[in-house]
Amino acid sequence: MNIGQAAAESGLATKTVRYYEEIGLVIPARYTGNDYRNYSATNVEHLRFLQRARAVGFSLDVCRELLALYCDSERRSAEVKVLVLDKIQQIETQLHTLSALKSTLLGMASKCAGDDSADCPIMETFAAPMKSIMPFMLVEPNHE
Amino acid sequence: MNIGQAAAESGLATKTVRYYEEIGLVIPARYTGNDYRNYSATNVEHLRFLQRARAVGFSLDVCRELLALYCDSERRSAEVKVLVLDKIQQIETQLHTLSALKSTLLGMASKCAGDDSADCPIMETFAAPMKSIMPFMLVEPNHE
DNA sequence: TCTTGACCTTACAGTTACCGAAAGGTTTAT
DNA sequence: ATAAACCTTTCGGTAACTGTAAGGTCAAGA
Repeated sequence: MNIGQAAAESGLATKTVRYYEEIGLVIPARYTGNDYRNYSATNVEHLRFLQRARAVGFSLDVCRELLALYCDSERRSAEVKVLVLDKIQQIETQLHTLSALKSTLLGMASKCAGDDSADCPIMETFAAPMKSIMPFMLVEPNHE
Repeated sequence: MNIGQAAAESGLATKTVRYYEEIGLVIPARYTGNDYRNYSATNVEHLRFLQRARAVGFSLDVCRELLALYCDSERRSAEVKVLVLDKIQQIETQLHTLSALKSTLLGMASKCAGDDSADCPIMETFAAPMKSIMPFMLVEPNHE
């Protein structure tokens, strides 16, 4: 099967499928005669697996682990579960961070008239001296 | 003022301050005699402004707009407020996405024994055929 | 047979917001 | 004089791709 169809069947972009080969996740055979990639049913199954795992937010590094577990008939389901529980933890952290940011921003917006005047409490907040401790200083920025 | 002190006073890393010059956000004078950057009080004020704006999650592109508004005595506070409200919108979208992912992952984890057996409903979920519509297919991945 | 269009190929640059390391110049203090 | 603590530029790396360029291949229709 050509890359285009493999991509379509797995729900990935063609470029993404090539990228996954480049980083050693799913490596297809090649047709003899031309340079085209030839994806087997198993290859496509693995691509689909990766699409699902990415869709729930796992990094490619973790996806690599998950795929290895998927292929390992000797796996312990405990190993899989740990990865999922870790991810849930991460998401909870992000949820807290984002909630805090949202509160901060809502507080700012509520104080700003939002009219034609230049007066703006939001700008003042951003310019305020260090010594006044502001809520958002206690929160990590959303490095994602 | 040298870059190190400017960084310390604004709460940014030295590398970050150089980067902000590179992308045209805060451009210091130079000392005559050596190549050292010479940050004015206004420069440092702008750096601090950027640190605050980044800390609440604005992208550098938006920070650039915010800084321009900050420097513009003719600004309308409405323009500032729009940027803040937009950001709140984005955060809400992210919160919804992450909540949905969390639910999905919790659902998976609850079905997995997490023991020494290879049986794992999580793996089955990732491998399932397209036709079975799964909740996480309706949710955008967390591209952040 | 020729050609057109839809495929496929590689390779390189760009994205975001920086950080780390290398290799070297300057200043300050001892 | 020399060592520590600054400063400089430049390059490469990060995550997970996307876009573009320049070109090879294949199937179908005129």
